[in-house]
Amino acid sequence: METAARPLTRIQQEKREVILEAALDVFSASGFRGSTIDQVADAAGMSKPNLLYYFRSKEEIHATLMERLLHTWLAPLHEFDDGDDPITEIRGYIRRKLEMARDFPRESRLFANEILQGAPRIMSLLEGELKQLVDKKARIIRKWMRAGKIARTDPYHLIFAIWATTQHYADFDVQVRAVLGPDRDGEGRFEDAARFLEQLFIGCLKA
Amino acid sequence: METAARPLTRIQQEKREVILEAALDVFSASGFRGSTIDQVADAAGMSKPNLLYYFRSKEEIHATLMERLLHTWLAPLHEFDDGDDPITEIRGYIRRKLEMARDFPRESRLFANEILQGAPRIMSLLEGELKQLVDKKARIIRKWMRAGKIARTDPYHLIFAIWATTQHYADFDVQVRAVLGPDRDGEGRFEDAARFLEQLFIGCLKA
DNA sequence: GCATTTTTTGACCGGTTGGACAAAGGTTAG
DNA sequence: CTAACCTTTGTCCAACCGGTCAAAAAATGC
Repeated sequence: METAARPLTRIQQEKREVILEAALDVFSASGFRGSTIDQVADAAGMSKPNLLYYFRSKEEIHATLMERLLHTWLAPLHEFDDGDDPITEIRGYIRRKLEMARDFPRESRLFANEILQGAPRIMSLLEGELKQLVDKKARIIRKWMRAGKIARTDPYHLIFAIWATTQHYADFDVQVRAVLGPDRDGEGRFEDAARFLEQLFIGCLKA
Repeated sequence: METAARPLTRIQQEKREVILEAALDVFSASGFRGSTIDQVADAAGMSKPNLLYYFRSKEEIHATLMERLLHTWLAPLHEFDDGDDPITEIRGYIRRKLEMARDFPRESRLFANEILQGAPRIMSLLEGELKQLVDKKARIIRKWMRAGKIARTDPYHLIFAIWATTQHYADFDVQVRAVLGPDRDGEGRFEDAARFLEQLFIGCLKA
């Protein structure tokens, strides 16, 4: 039914990487609907038909991008696990998420764009894999609370708050920079944010 | 140089309202580039040329929408003022912001879309009006800290955290609902969020 | 060298989109 | 009734966009 799937050549893999990198740039800046194949092709340094030789359609580029994104995006939450010290564990999770906002802002914005549009392409993943993962972590957090290791609160909304505050520095970057002003520009804002968020979450959970 | 600007008739004002309401629906769901004038016209119950009789262009609809949006969007922060009890003041601000996320999710998403795209149309407002407003409020918060009424922390990142956590329930609504699952669906999540956020912010600031 | 396969490109196509326009239909004032 | 104005619509257009295709160019295998 299908032509024998011969493995990708070295050059094919490389070109696909170049295209995905360019597409991440363009899609994260203008959204999927707001971007054109020509823009991606330009950014990738090739012609439109050439790009379409490596990916069958614009949709396929986006799908490939989303698949990779989700893998790396959930990694920090996977690492979050039942350790000796809950405070250390939560602090580590916040730090990792904030580092991702700093180092992978394009991925964060691409994800935010998808959710904002109602997450049509990844809804099943949100309701399945993501929900189950969060459920598992929420159970760990509840155990810590019952053991009296941290203050009692809603674990789901705690996770939402960590997501919201950390991703804010990637998704709303222009606003953050505009409000902080030119004098407080530079990468220092991420260290300030790290200090603040630690105080906010840990200070609240220790009580 | 310009034709005498005669006042809008009653019917013109009403139709413009209908169009803006429809455009808010469409733009907030699909983004500006992802929406078409036809979609807006359909949602407004009129033909495309008729819509373009009331607004010169798609761009003008969006600009009008953004102008209004920003006015209502900054209202809660304007209310936030130097009162007797800092805790009451901050709690009130969080509550108002969360109510806006609940009652005006379309406005929140439209704003988020604009910021995500780099805020090309409102950059000057962010660097001017918004920055000055936040600077003023940050000074108030610092005064409270110096007076020992609340714990010391970075007032700017405190405001960012309040924005991020509250708007998250509008902008990432589908994700929140997917993770909470069908059993915890309904409007109850806003009350849970209110309780959690109060505990998070107030609990941290009282220390 | 030559044959075969892979890569690249220019030209093209059908559908969509923002917008123009003139004509038709309504409304209001005298 | 009629003249002036306001509102609505059908039609059209030029630009754009995703995608095809055949043919040229380059790489590869022998």
